[in-house]
Parts: sequence; structure tokens; C-alpha cells
Amino acid sequence: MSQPQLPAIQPDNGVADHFPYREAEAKWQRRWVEDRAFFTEQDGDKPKFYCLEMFPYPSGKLHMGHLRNYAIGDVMARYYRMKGYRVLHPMGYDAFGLPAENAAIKNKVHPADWTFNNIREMGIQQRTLGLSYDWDREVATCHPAYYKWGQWLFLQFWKKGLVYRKEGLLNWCPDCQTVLANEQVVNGLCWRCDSVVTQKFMPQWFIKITDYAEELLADLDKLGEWPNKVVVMQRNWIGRSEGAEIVFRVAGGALKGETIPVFTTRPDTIFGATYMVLAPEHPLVNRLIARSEQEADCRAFIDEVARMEKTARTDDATEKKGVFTGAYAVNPVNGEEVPIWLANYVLVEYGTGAVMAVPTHDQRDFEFAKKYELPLRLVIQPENTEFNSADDMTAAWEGEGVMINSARFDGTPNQEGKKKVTAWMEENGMGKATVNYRLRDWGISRQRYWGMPIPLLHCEKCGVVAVPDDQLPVELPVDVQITGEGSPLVRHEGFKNATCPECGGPARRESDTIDTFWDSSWYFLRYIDARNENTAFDKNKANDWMPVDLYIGGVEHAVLHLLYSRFFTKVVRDLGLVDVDEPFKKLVTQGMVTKDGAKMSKSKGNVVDPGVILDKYGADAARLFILFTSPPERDLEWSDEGVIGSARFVDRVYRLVMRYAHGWKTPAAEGPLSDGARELQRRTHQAIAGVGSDIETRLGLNTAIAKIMELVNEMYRFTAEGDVAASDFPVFQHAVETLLKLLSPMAPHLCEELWAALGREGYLMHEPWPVHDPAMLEADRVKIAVQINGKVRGTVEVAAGASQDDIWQAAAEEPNIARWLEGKEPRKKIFVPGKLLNIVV
RNA sequence: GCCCAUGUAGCUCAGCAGGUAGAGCGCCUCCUUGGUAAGGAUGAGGUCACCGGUUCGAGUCCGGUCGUGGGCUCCA
Repeated sequence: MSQPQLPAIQPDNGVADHFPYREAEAKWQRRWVEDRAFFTEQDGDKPKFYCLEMFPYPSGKLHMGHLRNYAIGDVMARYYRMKGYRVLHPMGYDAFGLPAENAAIKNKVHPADWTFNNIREMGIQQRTLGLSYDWDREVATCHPAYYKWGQWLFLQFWKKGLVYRKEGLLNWCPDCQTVLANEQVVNGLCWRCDSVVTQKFMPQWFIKITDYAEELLADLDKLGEWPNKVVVMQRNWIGRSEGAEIVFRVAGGALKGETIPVFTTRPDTIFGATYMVLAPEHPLVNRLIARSEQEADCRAFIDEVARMEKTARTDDATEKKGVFTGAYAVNPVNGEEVPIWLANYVLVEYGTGAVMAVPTHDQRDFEFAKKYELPLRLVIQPENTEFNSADDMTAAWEGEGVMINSARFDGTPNQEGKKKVTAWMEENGMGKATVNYRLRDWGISRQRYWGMPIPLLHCEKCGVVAVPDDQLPVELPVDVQITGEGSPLVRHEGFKNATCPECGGPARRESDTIDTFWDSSWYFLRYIDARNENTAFDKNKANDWMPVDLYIGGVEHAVLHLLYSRFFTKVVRDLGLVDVDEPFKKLVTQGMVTKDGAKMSKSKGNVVDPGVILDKYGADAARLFILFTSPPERDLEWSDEGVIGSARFVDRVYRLVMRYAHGWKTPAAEGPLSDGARELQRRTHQAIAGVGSDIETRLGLNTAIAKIMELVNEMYRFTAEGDVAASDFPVFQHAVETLLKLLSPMAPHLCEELWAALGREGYLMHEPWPVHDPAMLEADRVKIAVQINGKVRGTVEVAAGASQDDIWQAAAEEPNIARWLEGKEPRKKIFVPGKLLNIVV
């Protein structure tokens, strides 16, 4: 036994117990910057991987959700780099928006100062996490160099006819003389002055996203790597329904003959329409009720509805209320005059803002009709009928049946009737088949300061005129007072007054800024060519990098941001600027980070500050904990003990490697491998195979880490004696170096530090990802479970390729098993090679 | 009401193709230690929510029940 050995260094002999994360993290982060280590490669021979995390709003500090989001993305970026991809992994800031103005009012700081300070602070925290971003591509949407191109793109939309102006309904605070966002309306009151908020029509800019509704819906089928629930949410949001638009006319009075189109999905029930309902905000209402007996009642009702909060208005529990207008409309199919009502359950934004009410076959209409004693007429008779007339009904019948009381259509099954009625109405000019969407056009106007100015001018002679390209960007003026009352841009003389580029006359600059969702709808394209001063992004580069291969973010953006980005991509494609249909190939919606079972929030007082955790345990431990504790898409329950556990694991790896680092270049000795080394070798290859497939196929970062932990445990078992035989050394060496490679995407500082400690040249992260040898996965001898009638009664150890007969022989000799076989005749044997033998007796 | 998740060790989660129930944390015991919310080695702990079915064999597949969480919901 005079084999040479690699002696271990004992902890008390110069090896620190703990990974000195403060020094090590600072050192590696500095080197990465100096060496521009995450500079995006443009080598065309390598496959590309565009890894993107949703950029944050710069609120000032990172929260746990950010940490989780970035940790997941960083592992993927680092993994794919080692796998030989050129990876684009950028970061930026969604930097326009209301909080900056609120801070300005509260703390008397300029929104720009507040925002850029926050960006600086968050950037420092992100660097402290060791995230591998290409910072050369950083964008901030509030920077003129970014929004210049946002404005340019807006003008392309404008030229394409996708931008229009119409009256839109807004929350309005009469005291502050300002428009309020939904979240600024608290219990129907203004968040600042507690005045009652009203609904007000104001001219607004809209973008015709509905032009793309059909494609946005159809292409959901292309999103095979999106979570199903997000696809479902988008499908519901778009809300396509087929039906008919039917034209009613006002029966008498001053407006006689005026058309009121309604949308219905049930044209088969048109003969059962016994009244009509308009939304209180319907454009015809004012003229309809003017000088009528009911005018006062109607006005009171309209006011009441206008004062209701939008959310309360659309709540199921809200009582259906209405008022008769005094006017009548003519049902085109039978010439009947039906009363016109106003009701709170009809929404001006959906369909035509008017409905034909069929109380027998629509539950809402039924309840309303009963309450106000309006007539009912049964027109769909169900097959096994429970009622023969509307008098028998206790609820609307919304199911199938045969048409009755419907003139020429009597006896027609109602599904067939839908088509027939629609066709007949089309022939007679009463209506037409239409498709209606729940999706509405995108209202982008914000009467706010801290946003991208909409690059349009109002000229008295020429109307609305686009700002010429060479005058972009339209910069936000800096010298403003933010008071919260109205938009400072309206008051700013220098900003407001402009010259019309067409006639040279005076023009007024548009003072609305744009919805911040506009800014975030194309940032993934700007990253691709972030410093281009000549265009928004180069087409070839965009075609090279798009689509984003992996997009990670919170599920709260399932509809709006992701839908707008999809829409934007399609428009940009139609403008000829890029050739992809969809922006995000694979989407991962990460779960929340919770504490004590609830989402972290200031009001609950259960917030854990990532900054404190980073300082106390280091970036690698924080990353490992947050990755290990839960799979990405599930919620993650924060646990202080868990972080300590991760910190211990970091130390455990550190100690293991440091004990042997001193002799890393010792030459190996010839000789057979010990059993322990063979086992270690097998486990090493199993870990390579397992970690790679976990990361790649199902983003199982938690299970990947568990497998790495198991490998570390095995290495501790292997080195329990202390010294390693030189003949086993190559296996051990391979195991340790593999461990560092597998762990480096999750714990990059630790692994780089140890790689260097082993005397290795260059960055570990530039090493290729290890490859496993399938032949190494199998053990020489295997344990086979022996079952009697499906229950495990013992195990036998046999050579790896042992046959059924060999195992049967061995099993019969095993006393435990023999006991169960005694006096019984084996009827059947089920053999699973390498795993088990089941004997049925 | 509808849709989608989810229920496995005290806790947080694995268990991919039905085939001996796993990881980390926590806990027990022992060892080590003038670096101590320390380290090492052992171990305990699970009728896999419940009921039924398919199967030689079911956390795993099927049906039902119960629990928990989330989303949508006057959309004509």
C-alpha cells in the first residue's frame, strides 16, 4: 500500500471555513467589467440565444421578485453561453410613469433626477448580484435617445393609419382638474383630494389594435412554448364573438328614423326582443331624452352611473338598474315598437353600446324585465319543455331549442336559425353578420408630464400634422413645476407653441404623453441595436436576433404588456422593419415570492430586502436559495433558514475544493480505480446528464441544484478518509471540475474563485459545458428488487447485465424471499431488466 | 358560476416513460473544534388528501369526493 496519495489539507491548516464572498464577489464583478466579459458575441457561426427578463420600473430598490426574475434569466444566459451559443442578455429600465411625478410632488425632486438616481441604485444592486448583462446595451425609456425612436415608430403607425382620435371616457377629478388613472381612484374618490371622481368624455388618441385582433387571436396557436394559462387569458381578453349587427330605428319624435344598431350573438331570438337598452353614455341619449317627460329622471340616473367606479359598475353583484327614456324603437323584423331604456348593465365600450333585450333568453334581461315589469315573449322552445310560455319561466332559457313565435322561422332549430335569420336580415337591409371583439382599441393618451410626448401638432389650417423626422425627438421640457393639477405641458409656452411644418403658420404642440406600455412594447427590439443613431434598429440585426428565445417575467403582464408587444411586432413587421410574426418564443411566468403565505408587501410588513440578504449571505447563496426552493413558475415561500442552508452549501463546496487545490497539478499514478472512485465517476456522469436536461427541457433549476448537492454529498463520502489515492485522482479531478462547471451558472463567483484556486487559466464560464458518457451511467453491479405479488420482499445484488434466470436463482437463495415462496408455485414472473423481478404466486 | 393550478417527511419542494418513496432545511445520536448562528459522520421521520377503477404491480393512469391557491366573469 505504498501508493502515492494526494493529501488533504485540514481546515486548521490554512484553509478558511467560509467562502469569503465579500472579497471574491467584488473581485470577480470588477474583472467581468474590465474584461467586458458579457459583451454580446456576433460570431455568425454560433447559434443565437436571446435571453430576456422583463425590464423593471426603476422604483429605487430591487425587491425579491426582481431577484428571482434575474437569477433565473442569468442561469439560462450563462448556461447557453457554455453550451456554445452567442447569447444576447440585456437589461434596461421602463422609466416613464406616474410614480416619478408622485415623488416629485411629495419630495420636490424633478422626475428625471428621481428616476435616474433610482436607475443608478438599481444598477448597482444588479451588478452586486453578478448578473451577466451586456451593459453596453442598457436602455432607459425616459432617455431622449430611446424615445426619439419611440416617437419615430409612432409616426410610422400614424402614417399607416393606425392612430386616430376620438372621445374616450376617463376618470376625472373636478377639483384637481385632472385625469386619473384607475388606481388613483380610491372608493370612487380622488386619491389626493377625496373629491368624487366622475366619468368624463375627452378627446383621446387611440391605436387600432382591433385591426390585428384576428391575427393576435389566430397566432396564439403558434405560442406552443407559452404557459397555457397566459394563452387562455389572452384569448379571453380578445374575446371574439360571432353574431349580427341589427339596425333598430327610433319610432317617433324628433329623432324618428334615426338608427340604433345593436350587436347580438343571438339573432335567432330577435322576435323575442321586447325592449331595448342603451348604455347611459350612448351618444344618442342626450338628444333622445331632450325635452321629454322622463328627461329629469334620466339625467339623474346618468349622473348616478357616471359617479360609479368602473370596477363597481362591472361587478356581478351590482344591482341592475334602469330608467325608461320615453322613446320607442322599431324592431326591424316585425315592425314592433319596443320601449328604449337606459341601464347600468349595458357598457358603452362593448359592441355598439346598445342591446336588444330578450328577457326570455338572456338572464340579465330576464331579471331586468321582471324588476321593471317589461313584457316577455318565448321564442326558443327547448326540447323537453318545462314551460309553454314566458309566464311559466323562472329564469331565462339560454340553451338550445326550436324557434317559435318567429314568423317564417317557426320550427327552425335555433342554431340553424342564427344563420338563417342573419342571411334574411342581410337580404332585407335590416342587419348583417359581424364579428365583435371584447378587445378595444388601445387608448394611449395620458394627460401627464413624465412620459413620451406624442409627436403631433395641431395647426389651425392644416389640422393634425406629424412632427417631421428631422425634428425628433420632441423633448420633454425640463423646466416645469409638477403640482399634480393638470399637465405642465399644457402650461409650458416654450413647449406648447410650434410652427406647422406644412404651412409655416403657428401650431399647438400635442400635450398628451403616451401610455408607458408603448415604451415597453418594443424595447426588446432596441436592445438588439441599442446605440443606433440612424434608426430604431437595424433590420438585419433584428432578423438575426429575433425572436426572443426565452422571456421571463411576472404573470401580471399576461395580457397587457405581452399583448401590446405582440401587436407591436406585427405592425413593425408590416412596416417592413423586421420579419418575425411573434416576439417571444418561450415565455416563463415566474411565481410570486411570499412570506408567511402572503405576497410580500409593505402593508403586511413581510418584506425581505434583497440588499440585506446579499450583504449577509452573499450573492451566490441568495441566488442558490431562490433558485433551489421552488421551480420558477411556482410561488416561492421565503425562509431565512433556507438562505442559511444555501450559504452552508456554498461553504461546503468551497471547503471541499480548497482542501485539495494545493495538489491539483500532481501527476496521476497508474493503477486500477477503487470502488469508491468508480461510484464517484458514475455519479459525476449522472449529474452532467441530469443537470443539463433539467435546465434545458423544463427549466428545473431547483432539481438541477438538488442533483448538484447530491454530487457534493457523494464527493464528501469519497473523501471521508481525507487523502485521495493518486490512481483515483483523475476521476476525482474530473468530478470536482465538473461540479464547478455545473454549478457556475447558479453560483458564478464561488465557481470562478475555485477554478482560479485550482490554478486553471481563464474564466470558468468560458469553458464548454461538460458532456456525459452514456456508458459511464450504469453501475457494474445492480440491486434488483424482488417482489412477490407486487410487494417488495427483498433485494438481490447481481452483475449489471444479469438475466432473469440468474436473478431468479439468486432470489430463491435469499432467505427473506424464500420464506415468501415457501409452499407456493410461481405462476408468472415479470422482469424489468436492471430494476426488478416480480413473482406472482 | 366557469377555467387553471395544486395536495408526497415537521417545513420548502423533486419524483421525467406505472416497477425498491428522494433532496435541502429542521430534528436525534456520536465525533471534532481555543475560528462557534461552526464542521464531520450516522439516524429517525411518509396508509404519497380521501374513495373507487384499470394492472402482476398505482404518488404516477382513469372516474369521483374533499381541501388550498390563482385567474376570468353584467361582453349582449
